[in-house]
Amino acid sequence: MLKKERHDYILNLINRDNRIYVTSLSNELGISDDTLRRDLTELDNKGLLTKVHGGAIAKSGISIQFTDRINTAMDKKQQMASKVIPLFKNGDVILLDGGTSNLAVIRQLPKELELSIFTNSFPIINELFNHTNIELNFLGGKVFSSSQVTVGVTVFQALQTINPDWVLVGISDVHPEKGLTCPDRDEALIKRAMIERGNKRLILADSHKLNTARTYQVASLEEIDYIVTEDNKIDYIKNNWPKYSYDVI
Amino acid sequence: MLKKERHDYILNLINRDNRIYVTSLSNELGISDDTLRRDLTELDNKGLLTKVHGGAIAKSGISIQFTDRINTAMDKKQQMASKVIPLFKNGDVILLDGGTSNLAVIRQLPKELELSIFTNSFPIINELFNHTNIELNFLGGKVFSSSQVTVGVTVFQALQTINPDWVLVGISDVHPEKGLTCPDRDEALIKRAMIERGNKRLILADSHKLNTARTYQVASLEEIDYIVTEDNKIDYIKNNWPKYSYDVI
DNA sequence: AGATATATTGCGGATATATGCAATTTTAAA
DNA sequence: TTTAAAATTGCATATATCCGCAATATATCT
Repeated sequence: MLKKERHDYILNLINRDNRIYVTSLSNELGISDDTLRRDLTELDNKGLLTKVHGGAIAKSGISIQFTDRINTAMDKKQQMASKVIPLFKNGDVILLDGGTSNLAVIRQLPKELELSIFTNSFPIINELFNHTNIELNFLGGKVFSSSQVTVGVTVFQALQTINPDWVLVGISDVHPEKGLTCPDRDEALIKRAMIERGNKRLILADSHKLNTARTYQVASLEEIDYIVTEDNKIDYIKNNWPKYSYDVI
Repeated sequence: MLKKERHDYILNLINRDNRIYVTSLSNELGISDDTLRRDLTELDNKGLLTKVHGGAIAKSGISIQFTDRINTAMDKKQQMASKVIPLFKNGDVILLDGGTSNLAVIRQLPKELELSIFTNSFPIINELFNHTNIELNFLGGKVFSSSQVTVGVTVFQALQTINPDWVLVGISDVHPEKGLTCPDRDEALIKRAMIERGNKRLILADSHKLNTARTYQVASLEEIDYIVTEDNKIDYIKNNWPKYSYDVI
């Protein structure tokens, strides 16, 4: 049985029963407890279940659609996210906006990492409620329901009071000349304000939209320190946009 | 049964009945009293319930995410909520704090009612994401994970800028002399600040805790315009606390 | 193909956690 | 104040987890 098959099997069980026990399941599958525990640790880190003493239980709140898990886009986002995690050290202050890429990063944060996180995204807060080592701060403002974030002047003002070590901004449209753009004005303004506050600025780029541009500019490429992409697109960026000083990781 | 499952089960019961008894529940679960007591101690330390002699009771201000079951306690909260709804008119600005009572009000808001809502409660925002006629504003600040609200100076500042027509505050402990009290200092300060901002002040009182008091005072009864209770307690309040100027509805 | 990295797995021992029992202390209600 | 129920404490035991290591399997490269 392949590891991947096992993972699917485990997730199916979790989906059906809301829990699994290490000892009984390892027997059923004919593998050692250790292997199963390692599986559970992995799936926990991906945010697909919650590992507890004796087994694992379904994650509270969100019911995971089986199809979403196989979703390769999310797998790629998780790859991206895993490149970012090692950058963070205990005590770092991190500012994040909304978007699934940032959510993927949050889901992979080790439980023991001590961070201070500022965000205007409700899903991100939701994901962090039971990380005890993280000090959470929410940037209040007008609620933009469709994106599940806050926007507007209040967020702007709140941003002026913080100086994060890291800013993570998810951007779908990246273009060599036009830089980072997005289709909504309010969103662009907030993203820009965030980037201006950060010590190190990190862009999570959906690679399938490299070389595209939208109406509102968030920032130029010069203002960015790191651009994170999926593996296969790194060379592409390096070869074609060699004139800027950012690192591609 | 996993420990975590037990904890979830306990929290569900607390959410439904507002109390549990050690002896009967340990029997029901087939575990020793000791184990259950240890569970309760843990959950108390996490701030999810209040351990008392003989069992545990629900903590004020907590909105627990186990919304799956309809139950008697919630039925009563819904009764309370339905008394509040008729007060609101199109265009009203409403300020709400966290807690299951307020959540019950929010759930009953007619979709066509046009309101502007300010809150520091994540569950309330979550409930309102797809009410198109409501303008939503979130009061940012330090996230208090166990209650799923924001607290602290930032919330305080944000409150200073608004003048709501209505303030709805959930309070579990109401006492004729000591007024409205709650067990957490930050929470008390925020509730107080909210009450000070409102034009009309409305208290949703969990009636089973009438005549009790906690450490931190939120407000005196004179400062309140309406107290909402469950049916059977109205007469009690009217007869026993006749010297104040609030309406009991 | 063959050689070399990388990943996965199971095992043993050290450590940590969960649980029930018994003895003692505390609590609250008559 | 008295008394029975409830809570706490220390302890023993069973179970679960973690860690390093070696064996095996799988992937990658020349």
